[in-house]
Amino acid sequence: MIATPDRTPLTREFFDRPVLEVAPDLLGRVLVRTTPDGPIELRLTEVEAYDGENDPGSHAYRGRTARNEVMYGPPGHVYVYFTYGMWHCMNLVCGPEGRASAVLLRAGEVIVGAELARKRRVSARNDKELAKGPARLTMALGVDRALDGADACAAPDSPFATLTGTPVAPDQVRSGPRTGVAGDGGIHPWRYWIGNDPTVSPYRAHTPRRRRT
DNA sequence: ACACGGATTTTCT
DNA sequence: GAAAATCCGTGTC
Repeated sequence: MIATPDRTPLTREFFDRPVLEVAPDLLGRVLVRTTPDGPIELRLTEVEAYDGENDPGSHAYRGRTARNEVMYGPPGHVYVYFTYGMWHCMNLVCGPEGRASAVLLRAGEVIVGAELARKRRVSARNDKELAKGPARLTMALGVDRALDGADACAAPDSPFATLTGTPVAPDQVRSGPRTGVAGDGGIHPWRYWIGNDPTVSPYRAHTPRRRRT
């Protein structure tokens, strides 16, 4: 059973902390995506931290570019990028300011608006797969680059908001190497998920792809 | 349940 | 020109 989420939006101060502190604290929180057809709400079950210019896995590793601009901006905003020629992934920017750190939203449980999410996730075999993976998550929520830079500390009826929700108990938080990250080498255990949750995506190591002929 | 390869185009080197 | 914070269908165990 899902407890009724606390409807209070997360504050700028919540995100204005080191990303390794914010990331596990996001588990169990609720996202609200308001669309013309109605709201979709997602309870976060899996996230990953990316920590600025000193993190080889981060988009900010080689400094500021047009794409990662939002990562350098104020905390509490949404960073959306396009990848593999087909997919979008979304992050929440964290403090401290100028650090270019963010949390990738990897998976969650749809608790409101599953019928809307199913229309965008035709290949999902069941509702547990609606947002089981970072690109599936953005598909389920109808998020693309139009939301890049959007405020995540807004009211629940804005296009996108993060709600306080019910934070998961600390003893349910698991952590391990990030998924599919080149050069990470499994050194940073910066992937966080809720133990035994059926909506968490499977771990995959980074696999370099064969050169096109 | 798990492994493999193709898809597709933006972004940066 | 090469790689990319992935997904999906297909094949095997």
